[in-house]
Amino acid sequence: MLGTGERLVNEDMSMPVTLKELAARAQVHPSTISRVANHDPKLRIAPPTRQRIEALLRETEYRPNGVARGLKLRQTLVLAVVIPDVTNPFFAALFRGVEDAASPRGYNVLLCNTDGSPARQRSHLQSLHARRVDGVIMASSFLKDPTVRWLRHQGIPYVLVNRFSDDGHDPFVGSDDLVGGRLATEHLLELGHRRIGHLAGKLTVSTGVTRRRGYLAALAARGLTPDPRLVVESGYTEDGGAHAAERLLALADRPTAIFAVTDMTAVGAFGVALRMGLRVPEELAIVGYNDIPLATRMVPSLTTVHVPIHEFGAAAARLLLEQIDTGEPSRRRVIFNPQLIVRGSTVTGAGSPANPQLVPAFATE
Amino acid sequence: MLGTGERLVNEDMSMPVTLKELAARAQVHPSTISRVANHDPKLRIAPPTRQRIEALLRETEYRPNGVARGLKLRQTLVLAVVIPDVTNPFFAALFRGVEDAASPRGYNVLLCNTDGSPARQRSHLQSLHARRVDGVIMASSFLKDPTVRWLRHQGIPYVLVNRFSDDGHDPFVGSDDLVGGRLATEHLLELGHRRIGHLAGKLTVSTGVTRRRGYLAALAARGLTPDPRLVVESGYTEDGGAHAAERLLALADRPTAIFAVTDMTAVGAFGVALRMGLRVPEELAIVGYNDIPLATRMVPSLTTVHVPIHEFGAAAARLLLEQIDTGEPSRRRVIFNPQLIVRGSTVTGAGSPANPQLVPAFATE
DNA sequence: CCATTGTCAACAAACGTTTGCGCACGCCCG
DNA sequence: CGGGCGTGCGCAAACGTTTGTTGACAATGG
Repeated sequence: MLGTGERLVNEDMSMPVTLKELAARAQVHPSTISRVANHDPKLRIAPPTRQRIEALLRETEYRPNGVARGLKLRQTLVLAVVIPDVTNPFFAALFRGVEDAASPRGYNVLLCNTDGSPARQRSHLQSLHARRVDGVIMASSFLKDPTVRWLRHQGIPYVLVNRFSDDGHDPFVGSDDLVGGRLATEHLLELGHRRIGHLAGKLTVSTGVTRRRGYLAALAARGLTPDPRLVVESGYTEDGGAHAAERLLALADRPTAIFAVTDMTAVGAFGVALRMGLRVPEELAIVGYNDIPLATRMVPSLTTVHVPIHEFGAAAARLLLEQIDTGEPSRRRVIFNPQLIVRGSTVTGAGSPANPQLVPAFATE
Repeated sequence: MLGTGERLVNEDMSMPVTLKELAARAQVHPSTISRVANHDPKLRIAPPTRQRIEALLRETEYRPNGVARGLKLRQTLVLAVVIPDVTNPFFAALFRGVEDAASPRGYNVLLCNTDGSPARQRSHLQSLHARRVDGVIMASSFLKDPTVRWLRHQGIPYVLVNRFSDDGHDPFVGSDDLVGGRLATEHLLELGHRRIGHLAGKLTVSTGVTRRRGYLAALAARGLTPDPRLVVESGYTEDGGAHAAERLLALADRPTAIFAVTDMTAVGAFGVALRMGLRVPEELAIVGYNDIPLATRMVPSLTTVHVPIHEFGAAAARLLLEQIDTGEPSRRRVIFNPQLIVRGSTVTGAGSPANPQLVPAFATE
């Protein structure tokens, strides 16, 4: 036992080290400590006092109270990410992208799950605004979305990601869903499928309508007239996909292939095919969207439209920080080119190519 | 076009409605508005003034500035969840549990990913402390963890979840890993397996050592002496599980069964078995731990030890809020009884039973 | 030797709340 | 009619920072 009177890290258990306390101990005014701690460039100070203060700062491990700082400086160094459900691997990866980009800049990130409920979304945003978060990244917006307009009106910096809204003039990061939907459908057409079902997203959400348009466009390009019964709304959950797939497969002349608006809904369809004893891809081919990690683990693995999920989050964070830095709302849009990844759910014996590297296809303004 | 001079929501675009501004408009002192807004019980006020103020509050949709409020009241209504990686479905579900329990109480929740790095963990906690979060839920703690001791010393309310630390006297929510490890191993023993490999967690983490102890205890109970070469450390990632499984299966007399410390590592082993052409469960049986959603989607589905993940988060949040409310650090521990779920990765043709409902096995103090 | 300049650090206001205290006014009752 | 009491609300301090301005003192130059 070396030294019975071992010192604790902080001499006394008093936790909140404030400028005033330090000032008393250093025999200087609080403002002086503040300037030293903040490395105020236009501060001239006598070397001895500076060293005395710096020593004290190190000794006490002083960190300014972020709340007080936030009040004075009008910035909290907190961002918020609003998503339907972090339990969905797509949104989990998206969040990581945001944190990985924002954390090095000193930001912490709040996570808000809405479960797709406009009410929860609104209530979260109210709360975030009251907390004076520096910005919001929203991946749960609707095509017509009062809360987006509210954000705009309140002057809160924000970026929409994956789903756009209204006129699409908000700062946005996402993929070209029209192209993506077309790619997926064309792939099935080229494989010879003629009755292709679509597990469609909601008409209230941009991804839903745009991927559906891509699907229809691909059919039209082949001169095929779409069968309305082959398009059934599934939402974005596994269960939703399962129910919709059941309806599709109960049809008299059922589709030989399905394009699902999302990997998770595709997974739902997978389960149904399994339960019905339909072999994938021989009796039913399936294409998803997003290329979540789960896609490669299905057996057979899931053909899907790849988008750089992590990069969605990171790019959105960068766009947001840019707005915060400049103080100017942006209208920049970063659109990635989706890329078809052919796997076993459409083609027997298909391997997955090396992980594709995507770069922004184009960015306006 | 009805009414060209349509009013906007707020009469002018000035966003930050402050007490002072309202006070000027209502011809009263800011403090009076504050008391009305907060429904101060011991406030006596003339009905007319009250109504005037309440009308104004509604009209302007006044919400007190949370930062200023936090400074004065010394509570931010912000919690933080610290985890290795939200991309792991286990932690995503855990987070949902926390948010679902904390959100109704007016809290927002910060999410911090450490990737298992002590440095990142420490830096996150420093930041959280500077922000004066009201409490921390930590699911990334090590057996010997300076940051846990630091939390204790700083007097920051906290709860450990899934992994305990040190003496295990911190407020904690988790499962009985010793029992869980034993259940998994006994199941394999009962199936007749005698060479059972273990994809082990790290010795620096409580789940790692405890589940390993459970594994060894089950072997010992059968009078089997464990083969050291059958225990290989895998960490907690899919890749880690894959690498460890490769080593295990490269052994001269390789194991016929594997108990993996975690579902994700089990998934890694799954992949290896697939690549090696080993049939599961006939040539290799696999048991995981945690029962993440992915477990039911593997083919064959994964036998695993079920723990109520969402409830982990919710219980931890409740424990944390309790400490915050009382102002007293707690020593309560909530331990759930793990439950073996037999599926196709150990027994051919095994169905999954109805979702088990778990209640806390016991709670100390 | 006095005025000017320069160096160092203190002063004070402000950010937007909350809350204990006290003041003025009108009413009642003696 | 006057003292006391209750009602209704304002005053001001405090939470912990940041930052523009001012002031004291020493040094320097003419």
